[in-house]
Amino acid sequence: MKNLEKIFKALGQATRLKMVFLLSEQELCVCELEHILQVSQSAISQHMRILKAADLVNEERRGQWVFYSLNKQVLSEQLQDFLKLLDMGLKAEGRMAEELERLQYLQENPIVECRIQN
Amino acid sequence: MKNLEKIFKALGQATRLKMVFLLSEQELCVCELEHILQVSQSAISQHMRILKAADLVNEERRGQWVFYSLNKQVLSEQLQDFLKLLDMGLKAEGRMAEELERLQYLQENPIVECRIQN
DNA sequence: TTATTAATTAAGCATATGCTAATATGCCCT
DNA sequence: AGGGCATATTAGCATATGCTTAATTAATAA
Repeated sequence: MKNLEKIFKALGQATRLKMVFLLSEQELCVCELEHILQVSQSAISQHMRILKAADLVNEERRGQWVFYSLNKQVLSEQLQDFLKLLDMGLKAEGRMAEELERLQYLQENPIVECRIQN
Repeated sequence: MKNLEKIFKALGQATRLKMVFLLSEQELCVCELEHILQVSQSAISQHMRILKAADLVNEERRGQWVFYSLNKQVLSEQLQDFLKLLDMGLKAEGRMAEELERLQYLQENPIVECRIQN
């Protein structure tokens, strides 16, 4: 889930989401993205670091230029898996053990009226 | 895309992502979420406002309690559509007209050496 | 080697975010 | 009406984020 969070966080920002759409068309180098998105080359680098950390893009240096391409495979798989996870029940999501426990406790011992009255 | 951004932003935060997983199991009221997630009731309310704004959850008042449920349909559709959009090319994403224009300009007038040399 | 260009990293700043405590609102029951 | 919960909203604060400019690092070419 830490992984999913990273992915969603990466996608949940206007500039980066645009980058993903742009890279879905074709690979682009930093200077091109800079020109298209109208932000500093430094900003591009920083966003790319985040997208890379989420494994959403690949980086390839070609001479002095660094070209980025979209990892469409990973993106697609992760989102599909997320949807599947949602259908499989909480036990499938290991990183929520604590919360699952508390949920189960509530199921057995309804904390308050909210469950009793209905 | 504004929409997608809102959705990804909503999902890209640990507490809210947990909420989504929890609600995928069953609907829950604020006081239950408070207990499960161990944050203040105010925090729950605020997060729910964001999830609601992204249309990811539905809210139903039952007496003094408000129950939230996951809008799995919407979530699933939006993510699928996003993946489809990525395959359809930029023209499909209307909100990127400006960037598309600049991309096309670059395609015709390679800005610098990066395209000429390779 | 030095100069030039591209990209990354660091520093700094303004704004956004996530949370809590305090207050207000809404719903139910006397 | 008035008291008692559950939830929402507000205010305030500490931290995170997105950006810029400045300083480094990397690669190429003279």
